[in-house]
Amino acid sequence: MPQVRKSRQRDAILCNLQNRCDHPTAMELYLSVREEIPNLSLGTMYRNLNTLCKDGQILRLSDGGEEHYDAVAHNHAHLKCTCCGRFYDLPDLDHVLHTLPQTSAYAGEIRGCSLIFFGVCANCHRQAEQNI
Amino acid sequence: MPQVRKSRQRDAILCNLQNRCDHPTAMELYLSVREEIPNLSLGTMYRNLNTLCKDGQILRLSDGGEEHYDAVAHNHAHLKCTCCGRFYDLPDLDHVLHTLPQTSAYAGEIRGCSLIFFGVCANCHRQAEQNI
DNA sequence: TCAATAATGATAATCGTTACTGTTATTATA
DNA sequence: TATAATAACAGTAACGATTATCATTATTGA
Repeated sequence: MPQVRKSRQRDAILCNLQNRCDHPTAMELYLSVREEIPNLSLGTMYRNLNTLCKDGQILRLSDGGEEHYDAVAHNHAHLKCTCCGRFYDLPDLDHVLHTLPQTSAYAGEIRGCSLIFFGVCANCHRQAEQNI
Repeated sequence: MPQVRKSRQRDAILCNLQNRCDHPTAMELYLSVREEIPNLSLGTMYRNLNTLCKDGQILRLSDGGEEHYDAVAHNHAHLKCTCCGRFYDLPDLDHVLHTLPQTSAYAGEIRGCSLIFFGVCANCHRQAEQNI
């Protein structure tokens, strides 16, 4: 495994993501960080987003189109607008469960939800053990 | 809104997806349905997957790479293997909450989860009302 | 039967993401 | 502090899943 070095670009990307409340796409974040580092490369953005995800410092939100990124480390729920595609934080699940009826009222309807756990399945676990 | 007509291709796609237990990608489903309709076009696959999703007959699972599709209409949880990328059904959420510790034991760890509600946000709801 | 048009097959285009390459910056060591 | 090793970079080409286009075929209502 290669050493991980300090990088001004990665610091700027993480810092920018932490200082905003939305969940931007790679391009949105790229345009924003370029105000600080004008010659930042898009490849650098993607490379560091992957590094930060693997490192657990940021979260990747998949919605079928572009990926969205979230600097909050702990797991929490989101509302994805099926109309504009934006992600909204629903930070407290207890709160969500209590307010969903009202949310549903103003939003017309909750059309569905997706709950996905990430882990290692039995197949891969077995294979990994055999390859030790 | 255009009329929706009967189509042998769409019927075959939905039927194939309903008769399997995994959550295939568009390409996996395409290769399978082509055994029945050899000259099926990939564009037809994608067009009908979108139609079926909008119609609520199938579910689209996003995981950052390719999309996966699920013929089960009601919302339920999944385990996505972070190693091989496969999706596994966790059909009963009560069951999940009780067995997650054991699941965690055999799988090494649950690395995280993603809970996303889909609906219409306040912004879009307001705009839609104004454009009536 | 026939006109209107939705759906198709084939293929080109799109676009978010990844890979490649030569250069620059960081880090450990002398 | 100089220097060697190499991680990270900028710039750009390549990739691949998905969407759009278009001429043709199939469905449907009259």
